[in-house]
Amino acid sequence: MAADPKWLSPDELAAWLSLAGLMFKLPGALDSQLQRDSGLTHFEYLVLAGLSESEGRSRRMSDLAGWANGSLSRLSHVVKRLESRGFVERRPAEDDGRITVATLTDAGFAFLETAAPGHVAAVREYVIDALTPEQLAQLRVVADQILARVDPDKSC
Amino acid sequence: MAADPKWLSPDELAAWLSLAGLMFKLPGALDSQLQRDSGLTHFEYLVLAGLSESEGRSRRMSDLAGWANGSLSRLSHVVKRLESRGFVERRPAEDDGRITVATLTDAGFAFLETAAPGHVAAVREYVIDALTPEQLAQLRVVADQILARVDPDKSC
DNA sequence: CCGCGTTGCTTGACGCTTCAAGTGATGGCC
DNA sequence: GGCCATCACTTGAAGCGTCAAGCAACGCGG
Repeated sequence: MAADPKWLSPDELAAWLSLAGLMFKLPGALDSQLQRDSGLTHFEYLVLAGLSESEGRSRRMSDLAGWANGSLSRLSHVVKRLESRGFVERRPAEDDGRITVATLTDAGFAFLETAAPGHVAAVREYVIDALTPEQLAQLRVVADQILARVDPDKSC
Repeated sequence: MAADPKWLSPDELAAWLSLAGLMFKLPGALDSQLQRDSGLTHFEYLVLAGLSESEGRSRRMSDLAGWANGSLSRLSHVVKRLESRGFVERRPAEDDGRITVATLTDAGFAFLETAAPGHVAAVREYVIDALTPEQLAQLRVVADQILARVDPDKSC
């Protein structure tokens, strides 16, 4: 499109800076809320939420890691912490000993139910309520297009 | 607007999940590129870039922290690292001893010039080229609106 | 069946960010 | 002029994420 691929036009730069600001601040804001109200990381929340929506409240590690947009290593650490808090259990799959299946415990589910409303309210306040439904739809399209570039495999 | 403030509609949820995925993956992708090609954090890059665009390649700490969307503490640590690498210098302001002014050295400027093309190319590839100019404009508006909610003070 | 490469996950070390406490410099108040 | 609250920044400790190895379990070729 535009001239020199080496630099950004003023419009491009401004848009990028806005997005960069968003990427810096929004995660922090959401993490703060979850941390203060529930002692959970955003990623930990996603893991619990992912399990709660799965069949048998269980899911294999790789699958869960992909769903939550995190590395397997990260998930392993996080699940270990959640396990020590009694929110999750791990055990090898019956048909393949290499696979580990994580399961949400009753305590974990109960805990998630106490954490969810506050988190949802924060998402609503920061994101949903800031935009018109039309903008929200635009945002989704835009985010998906960028995601497809960043992580081609995960385009589903 | 819609019904129960306690939960999200399917459309809202989908949009949110797309945005969440973006927030998780894009920073990591950009950090990776900068780290591998230049040994810089995205935040470190922003700090150097912010200084390079300032008058006299200098800026006071608080100002720089706000510009780069980071905490003062974070900036202090980062500037210390950059200083030990010889890219930045610090000294107290003449008229107010509390204020610290950071200055980009020639070495820092030269280093930034080697790092910039790769980073800009990554931003272009992941974000700019993924969108139409119209979408880019929408993204800017949307990001600014959300930012205004997350960080009311910073709305300039 | 027996290696041997592959898959799936775990672990440890290191680095960066955050949080809370600490250090000076400044300006207002008496 | 001296005291105290405040401002601007720095520091240290604790926690989380990433990277690079490591460790079993599986399954294919012979």
